Amino acid sequence: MTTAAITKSNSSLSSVISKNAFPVVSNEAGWRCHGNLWSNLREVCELLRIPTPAASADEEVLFQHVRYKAGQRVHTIGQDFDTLYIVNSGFLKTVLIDEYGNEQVLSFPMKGDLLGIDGIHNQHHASEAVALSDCDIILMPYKTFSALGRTYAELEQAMFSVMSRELVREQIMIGMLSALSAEAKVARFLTTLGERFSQLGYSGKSFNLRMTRHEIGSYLGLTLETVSRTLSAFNEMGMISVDQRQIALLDVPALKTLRRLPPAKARIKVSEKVSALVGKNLLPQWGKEVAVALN
Amino acid sequence: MTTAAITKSNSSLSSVISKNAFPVVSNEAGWRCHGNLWSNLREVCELLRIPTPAASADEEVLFQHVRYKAGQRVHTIGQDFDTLYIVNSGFLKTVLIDEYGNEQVLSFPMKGDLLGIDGIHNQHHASEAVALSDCDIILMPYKTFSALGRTYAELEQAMFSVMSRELVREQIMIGMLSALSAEAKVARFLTTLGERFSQLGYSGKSFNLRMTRHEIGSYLGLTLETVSRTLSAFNEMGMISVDQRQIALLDVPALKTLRRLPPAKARIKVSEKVSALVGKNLLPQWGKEVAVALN
DNA sequence: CGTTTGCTTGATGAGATTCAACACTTGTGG
DNA sequence: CCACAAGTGTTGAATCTCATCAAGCAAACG
Repeated sequence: MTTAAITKSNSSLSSVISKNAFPVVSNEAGWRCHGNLWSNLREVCELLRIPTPAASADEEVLFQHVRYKAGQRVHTIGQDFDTLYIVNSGFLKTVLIDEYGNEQVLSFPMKGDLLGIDGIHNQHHASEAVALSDCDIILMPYKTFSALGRTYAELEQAMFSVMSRELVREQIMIGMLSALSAEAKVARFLTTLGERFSQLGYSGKSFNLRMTRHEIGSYLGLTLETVSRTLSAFNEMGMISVDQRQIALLDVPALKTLRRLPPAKARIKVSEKVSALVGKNLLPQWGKEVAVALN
Repeated sequence: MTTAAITKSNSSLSSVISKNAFPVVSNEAGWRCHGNLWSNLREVCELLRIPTPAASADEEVLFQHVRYKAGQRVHTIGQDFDTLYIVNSGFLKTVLIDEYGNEQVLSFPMKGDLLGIDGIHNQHHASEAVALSDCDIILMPYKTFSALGRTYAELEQAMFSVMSRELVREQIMIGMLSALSAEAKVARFLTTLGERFSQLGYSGKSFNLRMTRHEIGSYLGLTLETVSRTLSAFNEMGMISVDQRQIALLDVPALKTLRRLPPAKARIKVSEKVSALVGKNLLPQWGKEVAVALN
């Protein structure tokens, strides 16, 4: 693996260089080389939250970073597949386009997520990845990926694990789409987004949505109006606070257990709730601490 | 790989034997040995529709078949993961169980499909696989799977491809769940089921549903009543014929392009339609050949 | 032969979409 | 600099789709 292909830095689909081939400068985030940032295998593994192969300390393979501006596409539907992408920073969406040109949002990848897996099958991308903010993305040529997997058994195992993780995520998504009410979908969306942010070291309670109401609606199988209305309702009930795209989660347990919103006339603010009244022995029809009926 | 583990045939989670270790009898479907059926790598690859590694002609690894009766579980949620399953014959469902014990159907695997991938991540199954008919299933211990992938590069590549295929399938499922009407969901369900049957050499126009209306509804995010009503409506319009679980697809193009059913009073039978009246230059609001307004 | 399970069909209503109007922000070009 | 357009978000009213509740029937089963 020390004789990997050498690519000029101005090539958009570059791949791998030997660390010895160019003068490189180490820093915390990777190596800067000819104006581009590069990462080694250890950094990539940490990003993907998989164990670093023990024997790879002397690995000389480097992976190029590429920057995308908001709105740019990382890959498009039908494009030939030859590289995987790992998000180093920024926020994206992946979409499917149906026969009428409508976008269907599939996921909102962020730091540490792997993009492009859908292209492995039949060598063409089935979906499109669009940057929602400026992004820094690491290129992992599929050939290099395969070669590394062959060299390091643990790495290959980890890649299967990452794909399996993604599959499970989509299964849960399917379950959520077909079983939950609109309110429950929005509530889950907010809490899982918060969890993802806090896993990355950011605040899980207060964050900025990087996507439009329309994109959220597409992701959840709702219209943008329903999303907007639901956020307003949560806000009015004191479960969250909304100001444009700035969100604060004020009652995460309520959001997590919410299944269905009570009729509007029965709603009261969370601040007025009497926790002692909330039974814990039965399956509540509504979220345990969402609301208390007026009686 | 010629010194694989030897397991007695009465072990339920058996794995791999050397062909030389036992007297085996070859036949068209595999090798019969001590009352059990075994398959070699070539047969497994053909079943999965992936290329057989060229160098594997002399491969001695055999994979045990296990039979499941209708209703039996191949694996359950939370169960330790150590083997993958390949459907050789029969019909199954995979389900998720939510926090209230409700089943959420995720897929209906049949011949040639791979089960258990969801367990690779964190070594526990996230879903449950239940036989809907008597099934014959090939066991592929994950350790053997990994070892084979290490030995045959093409095989490893093919396994990534199979997982990618599964991922794309789920993505399309997500798009369908969140974007289509109830009628369109049922129509798609029928046509894709027909396509799968015809790929297996059976009739794609006339087949038996192996699952209940309830299971179809769970899979599509609908209630069983809606599924029943929709099938009845399709039947009345002449697009399909339904007799209990026996289905015949009479107008596949109509089913494929259907987006939304016209109001009941405007429906006419397909047999009465005047094809010449159907414009082809605009996106039709309803399926191109579903119905013609009365005017 | 009663019981269970699956399927169909009708009546009704809740929940989500659709259509529409308006406010707010952002970017553009004169 | 402002006018204007385009994109985004909120909210209301009307509509419609689909779920729910309920009843009845057929097939399967012990």
